[in-house]
Amino acid sequence: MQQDNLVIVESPAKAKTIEKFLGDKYLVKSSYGHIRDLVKKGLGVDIANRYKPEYVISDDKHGVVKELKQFSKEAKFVWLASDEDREGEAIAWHLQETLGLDKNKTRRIVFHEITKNAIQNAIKNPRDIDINLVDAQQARRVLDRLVGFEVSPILWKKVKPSLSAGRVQSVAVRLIVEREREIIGFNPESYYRVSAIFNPDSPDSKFSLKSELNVKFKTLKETEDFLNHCKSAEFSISGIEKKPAKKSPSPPFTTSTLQQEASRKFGFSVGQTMTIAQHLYEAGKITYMRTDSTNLSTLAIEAAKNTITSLYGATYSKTRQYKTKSKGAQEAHEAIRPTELENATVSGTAQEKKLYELIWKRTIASQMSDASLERTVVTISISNSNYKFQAVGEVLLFDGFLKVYIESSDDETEDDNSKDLIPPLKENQKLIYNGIEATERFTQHPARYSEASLVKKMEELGIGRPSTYAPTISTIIRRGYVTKEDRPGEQREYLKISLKKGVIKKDKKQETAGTEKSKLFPSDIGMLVNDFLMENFNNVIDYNFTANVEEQFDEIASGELEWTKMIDKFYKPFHEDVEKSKDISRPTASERVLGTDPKTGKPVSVRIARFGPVAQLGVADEEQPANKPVYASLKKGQLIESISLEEALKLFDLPRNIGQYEGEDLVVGVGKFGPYVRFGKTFVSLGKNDDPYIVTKERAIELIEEKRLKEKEKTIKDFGDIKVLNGRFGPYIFYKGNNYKLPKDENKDALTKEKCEELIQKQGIKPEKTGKTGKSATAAAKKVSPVKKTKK
DNA sequence: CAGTGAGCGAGCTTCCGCTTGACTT
Repeated sequence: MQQDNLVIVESPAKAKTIEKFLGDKYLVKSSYGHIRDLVKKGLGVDIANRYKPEYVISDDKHGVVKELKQFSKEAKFVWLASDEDREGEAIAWHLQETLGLDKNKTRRIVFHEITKNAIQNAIKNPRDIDINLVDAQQARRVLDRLVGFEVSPILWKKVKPSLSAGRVQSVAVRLIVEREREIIGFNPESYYRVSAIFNPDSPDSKFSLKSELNVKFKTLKETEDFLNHCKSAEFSISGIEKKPAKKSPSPPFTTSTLQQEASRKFGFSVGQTMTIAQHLYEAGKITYMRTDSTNLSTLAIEAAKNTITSLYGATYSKTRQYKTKSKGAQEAHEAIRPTELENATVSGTAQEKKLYELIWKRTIASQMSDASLERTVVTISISNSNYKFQAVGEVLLFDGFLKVYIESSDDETEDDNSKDLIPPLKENQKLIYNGIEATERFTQHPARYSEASLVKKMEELGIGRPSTYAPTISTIIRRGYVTKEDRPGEQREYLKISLKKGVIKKDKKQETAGTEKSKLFPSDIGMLVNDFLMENFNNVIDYNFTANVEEQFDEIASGELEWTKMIDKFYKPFHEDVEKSKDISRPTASERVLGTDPKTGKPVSVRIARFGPVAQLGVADEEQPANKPVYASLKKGQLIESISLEEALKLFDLPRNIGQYEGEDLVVGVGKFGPYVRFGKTFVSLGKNDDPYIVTKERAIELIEEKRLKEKEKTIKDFGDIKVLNGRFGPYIFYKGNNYKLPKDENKDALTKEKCEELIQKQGIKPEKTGKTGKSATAAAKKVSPVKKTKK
């Protein structure tokens, strides 16, 4: 190594940029995040020995550690330049310990922005490792391990193997469960909204004014009474109020707000957003994407100002610095912004372009002037009623930041469509109605969480970090606590009563309500585990738990509190809860008796059984073993807590034999992958619009023929054992349950059996699998040994 | 992958936060 100085940062992309700023006396390397952690197996914390953590080098970090050890030996100085937060300080400390760095040649430096100035300044102001801050991290780490590894095994025993609980994930599940219960308990109430269109009562002026009544009626009678009054009423303008208003831009993106906007505007999942952002970051196009800071570097603010001035003129520029307000923010980075603000677009995939442009707009807008508008409220009095109509208009006087960026909102209510231009009007002016219309509306249950709105809520509660929002959601889905789904809405009727030219008309209309797209739904297991944790680990699952321990971590960081004392105070009562919960009986999946089947008179109940949620018709009777109860699995989306007797009874109608085709029975059922028709040994999925309860024999045969045709098209060549198939990623060779690659330049139509065999040989023959494809074969293999449920 | 519905019972699972690739049928 020719360089005297080794600088270690956390990310390789960051290393690359910094190396440019520092010149050839510095070698900049990356640690790729934490290099050491608690042992993976077992608690890894010695309770009896003052909670001493047992650290080991992480599996995937041996190479990195080896390399860094070598370089640090050769260097005169080692600069530990990880982030300036709890985790960053711990990374620096673990590096020092693991690499065996000599304190005399080790320097700890920090910078908040990656600019030449900031880095050179940092080099001029080195310090020692702040052991208090490191201890705060150790406390955080140990606490999470104790919670996770002491509670999860209880769930394995009492509920189901491989489940998990933790300070963050369990609260995320709780949010979703509680929201679902609010929704189950919600009874929509109808009300009537009245809107009217007015015209001037004089032939020389022409306009129409849309307005809305200032009250909503609860009953149909009130509504009709009011419309009857309107028949003979006189309408006049009793007030015109003009008010200036302004709108300010939102701060630049943090991880959480980027995830929310990309979800609202493009429908990206939070994981997708992070992957795309990662690519942009690695290409040097944006700053770091895992951040909770809304801070912009002075350089960036200056660049924004220049860009805005040259694009839109100086009146559009307004320099702003934003305060980060989210709980527990650590502010180790800048906000997410383009590295070059003059680039409004970049090259890359369509998704990268979209996300980049969103980031550019948001950053630029955050440095632009307020928009100013004038809001006009016109009040229309009714001669024979105290109610009033109101028309609200908005005129944009100066667009400011709105020229570039308009933030989307989560609750797209249908109500705010009435912000049109207000025509010129005079006070006391008489109006005549063109039409008055009352529409029946319904109160809405609280919205289900989407991935992004869950992240927003978690951030508000200070739970999780920018680097964990997306992984946490994957975890609670993987555990089966939660599913992300679309759900179709239901048809509902509503009334429309209109008054036109003195005549009142009543219409019945239909609408679809409650359609959900990519929302998070709790499962029965999720609800059961949540209730168990609420009952036994109330402290840990409390919404304020994280905020409370964060306060104590801060005290540790400032040296006021010793970390082992803090952990001890938490652990003693917590561990008592753990011991106590072992004694209680396993939670009995809240069996619900729904009622009796009118056909057989037998009771119908639902509960969680060995293979999941199940409906049961009849009860086991030892005297009459022939009278066994009938079971049917609940459908996807049905919850034990909310399923109705009617819905449960329907489950017993399947599987249904609907006739014969080519000598084989046609049986319709609902399986793991939705409704299907079984024909001999083949299963064919029903279409989106096919109802398994009413699907006909003719339709089933049609589907079978369709599938046969598809199978035919899928096969390019068939050499018996060896097949050339068309897959998602292009053609490939299929042989004994395994897939083999086909070279890109290979002409698939000219392939011979011999050529295929040669290609398979070249790639090495894989062990034979019994399943259809590689993936399903492994899944099936895992299922072979069903795990026993231990009873306490 | 399209069923099952107790029991025998080894040895496994798990946390949160920092970071990136290798690979996909």
